[in-house]
Amino acid sequence: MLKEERQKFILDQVHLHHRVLLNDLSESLNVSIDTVRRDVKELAKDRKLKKVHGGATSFGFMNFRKDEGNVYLQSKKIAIAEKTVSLLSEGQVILMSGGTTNMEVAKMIPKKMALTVFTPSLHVAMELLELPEVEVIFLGGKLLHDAKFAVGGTVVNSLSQLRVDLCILGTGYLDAEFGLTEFDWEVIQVKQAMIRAAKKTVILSVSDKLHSVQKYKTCDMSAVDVLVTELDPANELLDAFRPFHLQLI
Amino acid sequence: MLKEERQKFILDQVHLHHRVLLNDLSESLNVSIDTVRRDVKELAKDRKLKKVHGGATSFGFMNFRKDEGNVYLQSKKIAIAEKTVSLLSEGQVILMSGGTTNMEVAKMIPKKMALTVFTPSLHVAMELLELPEVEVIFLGGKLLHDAKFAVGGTVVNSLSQLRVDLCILGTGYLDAEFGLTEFDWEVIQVKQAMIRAAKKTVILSVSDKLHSVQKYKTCDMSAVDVLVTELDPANELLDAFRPFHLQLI
DNA sequence: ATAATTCTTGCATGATCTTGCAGCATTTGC
DNA sequence: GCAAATGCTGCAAGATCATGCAAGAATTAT
Repeated sequence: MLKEERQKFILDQVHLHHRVLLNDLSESLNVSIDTVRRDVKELAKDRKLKKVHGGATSFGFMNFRKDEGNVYLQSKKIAIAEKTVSLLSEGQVILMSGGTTNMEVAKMIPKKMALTVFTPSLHVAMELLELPEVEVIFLGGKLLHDAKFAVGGTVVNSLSQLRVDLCILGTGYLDAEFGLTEFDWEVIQVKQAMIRAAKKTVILSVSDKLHSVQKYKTCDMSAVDVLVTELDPANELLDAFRPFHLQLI
Repeated sequence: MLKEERQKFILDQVHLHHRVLLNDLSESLNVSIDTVRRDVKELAKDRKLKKVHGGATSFGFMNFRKDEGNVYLQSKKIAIAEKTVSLLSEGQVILMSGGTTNMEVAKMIPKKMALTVFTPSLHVAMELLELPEVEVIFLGGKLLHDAKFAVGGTVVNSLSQLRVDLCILGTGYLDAEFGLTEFDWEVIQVKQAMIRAAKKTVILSVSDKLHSVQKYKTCDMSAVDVLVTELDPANELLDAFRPFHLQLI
């Protein structure tokens, strides 16, 4: 692996997670910690990231607000949100999961568009309430502290009584072979119920999360109808997903 | 965990709660109190927060939240919230309605107190999720755009399956003769269901709202067990409520 | 093609940073 | 004023960092 690739990987990680540990980098790159240290030092000299004891952070890490995200990722998410909104049409009844990408979608829905949206995400609900023509129905249940997301039997139960047009799932980990995966067992129960409740399933994913796998599986790729990324649909990174009967935008 | 992450966490807490205790930080971060002390000292040197004996505060703690309207009213609400929190005890299951006063209550609940709280208010749920020991269950339903409050049959139905220790109702209009009133029909359905679901009903009201009446009636004063105002319980403004079997604090 | 040079990488060493603890000073609440 | 809580300092163990060095890879000069 070239030095350049390594440094790009390091930068990507920093942009994605806002902070990295030298040890983790050393392990995932299969190089000594010294090499990583030197790379980070170099990147820090070029002001590409900020070096701290034991790792590195993105600039503005301290002022970083959860709801703002960083510019690098943010632009990708906005691109995804724009494409996603184009899938919506007046009067539809849809389901939206949580995650920052879905929040962007909510922000980007036209002010005059009438929709009915069910969601188990506090943040998404909050955004949707800014739109006067959108009827927002919260799928109540036990809330997860970190994700601000309702899970549990109540949510799944409510979902089992629905049959909606569209289900928009954000922030999952995606892999052509293993399908859609998550790291939280309770969340996948809800997402599975969401998929069951909808005629059509749309997955939003920034390209960083393609080809990454987590512990628990939400569904196969075959259950997905549309995959939205920030990439051009012709991009080679998406080749692995072409064998499935899904729309790439 | 990186030092930067710790310091960011501390700053976030300070911004959120306007004051933190070193002990709480030490516990939630799983580091010694000395480390927290050093971090706070460092942040204080950078003028990111203000260090005080036993903890830290945000700058301008005294005049905080001028942007959220009336400081005068705010201080009353904080006084009410303090009294209300004293009614709570470990392990209780409670209901909380919406409103800014209830948000203050949520902010003032001790970090270590374990509670289970049901609420139909997005804002209150949001605040409660900052408390690690509080289990938050959102009562899902159609959300009102302005109040960010869930109403409708789903909410009432969920409530009919509950029997909790305490119900805390904020922002109502109160009159000794006409009882508790509201201006929104859907909201009173929910509040009535909340009262029915609880063994004990607590009403929070700033004194400005005493002796004012709105269109729809939630309940009689006789249904109220505790009335919390910012006033001294002996204040003559409360005389009208003394004939009822309720606790004034 | 071969040799010299430069670059890169991993390892060893000692320096520096971080963190928790113990002992004593200071502040706070009663 | 007293007891308890909080704060400060120095110290020690462990982690992290900087530096020099050597072996191998890539590049350049001859």
